Amino acid sequence: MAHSTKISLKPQTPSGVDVLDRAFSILYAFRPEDTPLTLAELAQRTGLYKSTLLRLAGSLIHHHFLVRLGDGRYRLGPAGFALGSIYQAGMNVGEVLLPIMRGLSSELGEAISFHVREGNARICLYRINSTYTIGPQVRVGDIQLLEKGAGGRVLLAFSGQAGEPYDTVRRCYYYMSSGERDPETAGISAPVFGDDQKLIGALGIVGPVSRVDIPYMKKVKGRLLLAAAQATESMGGNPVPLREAAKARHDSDIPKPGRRASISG
Amino acid sequence: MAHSTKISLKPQTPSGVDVLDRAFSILYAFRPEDTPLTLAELAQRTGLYKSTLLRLAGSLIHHHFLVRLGDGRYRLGPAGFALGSIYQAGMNVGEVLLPIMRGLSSELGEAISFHVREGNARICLYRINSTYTIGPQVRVGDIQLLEKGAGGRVLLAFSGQAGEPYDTVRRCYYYMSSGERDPETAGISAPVFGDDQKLIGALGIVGPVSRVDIPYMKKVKGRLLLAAAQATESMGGNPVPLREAAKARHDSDIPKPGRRASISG
DNA sequence: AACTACGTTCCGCCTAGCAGAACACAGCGG
DNA sequence: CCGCTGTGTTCTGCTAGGCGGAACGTAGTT
Repeated sequence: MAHSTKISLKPQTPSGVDVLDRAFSILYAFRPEDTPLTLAELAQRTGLYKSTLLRLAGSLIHHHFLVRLGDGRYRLGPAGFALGSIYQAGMNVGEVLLPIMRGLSSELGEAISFHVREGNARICLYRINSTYTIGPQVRVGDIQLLEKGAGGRVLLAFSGQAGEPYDTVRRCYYYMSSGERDPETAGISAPVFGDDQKLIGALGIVGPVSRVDIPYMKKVKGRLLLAAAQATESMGGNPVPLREAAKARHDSDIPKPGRRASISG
Repeated sequence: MAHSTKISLKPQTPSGVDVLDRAFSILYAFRPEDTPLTLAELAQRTGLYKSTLLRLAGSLIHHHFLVRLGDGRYRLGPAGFALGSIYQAGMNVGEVLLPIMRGLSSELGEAISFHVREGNARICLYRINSTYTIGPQVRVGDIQLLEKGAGGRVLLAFSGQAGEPYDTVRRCYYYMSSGERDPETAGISAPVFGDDQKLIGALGIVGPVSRVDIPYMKKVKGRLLLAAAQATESMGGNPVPLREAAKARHDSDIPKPGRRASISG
């Protein structure tokens, strides 16, 4: 499975507490596409001795981070899900964002995503699937690089990253990318601000390069920016710059020479 | 804040691995309504020494289970969210369930929930908010008792729990409750089956007792059962019993004497 | 300036967790 | 029928890793 630039949260470096490194390596051994894992598979992936594995897994089960199935295999338990829900709810954005995202989705049909910055990565906090495709290219909870993809660029730009293309993104309030994060995928993204014009996240339209091409993105740019403005207003930010950017008509929207277009402005 | 019968995943008993017990107690210290916590608050809630807390928190941060804010406070990190998304996706129900739930939601306006059994508890895997109320009474990721509430009763009944009211639930394929889990909340729930007629979860309509009263639930019972049948069919189960239950008209639907009505059949 | 509360660092003691051996069991093929 | 190989599990002695307390720095309060 060619997993493009998907990155993992799993740290390679020791954290200072061995047991936790080991315990979390067990949890990180599970990947989205996985069926439940046997003890032996876990031992392979984590490199842990079966005895230690058994002891740690016992504790993880006790804490509901892991579940032991009848046949002895392990799968992830609900504890992580519960924590994740608290994390998600703590962002306090779903209430205002989801209706806006649903509006975009039903209007355009393409997948709508919302990413937030988290350290040096970005994470997909909400996603509404395309009405066309079956399997989404990005799932809620997926971690991706900041430097790749429209959402990442927008987050970097409004986190104050210097230089190009970020200066342009800051002027135009959106970024289009095609094949940047994944060769098959393109998208356009715009920032959402909160109180004090603090960056909250990036609202995006993503889809296959076949449908979501440059003309299409140019066409929906205004609609996306209005949605971002609406979200920004609801979150206590100033929507005016986004509204004005939505109205702007730049003819400098010319893809730079090169096989991969990634432009803004 | 009167938190009704909401239960926590936090185990009181030692798991065999001290460090994990302590580390998870830090994570469990965060509650949905919490703002970020200071070290001192964490020390209070967990009972850990600040030195150990600092060391464990360092490791948790390293693993992205915790995030340290600029002012020194801590909040939950994205790692739990990522794990939770894998957990949720691993259930393989969202794809078929969400459209059905959205259909119910737009038709009825009340909140729609889907719960799965997890050990001796149930967890809300998906939820669509009511179009009326602002704050949902149940959030995604919430853990609740199995023995309370319509969803819990349904899960118990189709997990083979003996006696009443479970025998009746098995006959009628739904359960209505009012004020059982929470005095202000009522709901009606129906099972969703998969391959080999294995119970997958419980689909429910929930709302305030003021709107979701017995007559209302009786009225929407058929619609709910048809939705459950549709979901069951998509998941490889046999929808016929649910369809027949949807058609059934029982006049024995009489609330038992007592201030709290919780009936089925 | 004294006081309080907080975050952080340091260090010696000792226990909790580790690695490995040994064991039990099941499935398979010769 | 009997080894063989793969599981999962139990037990134990050794020691490194984590514990908790003291001590320190700092910021805000009265």
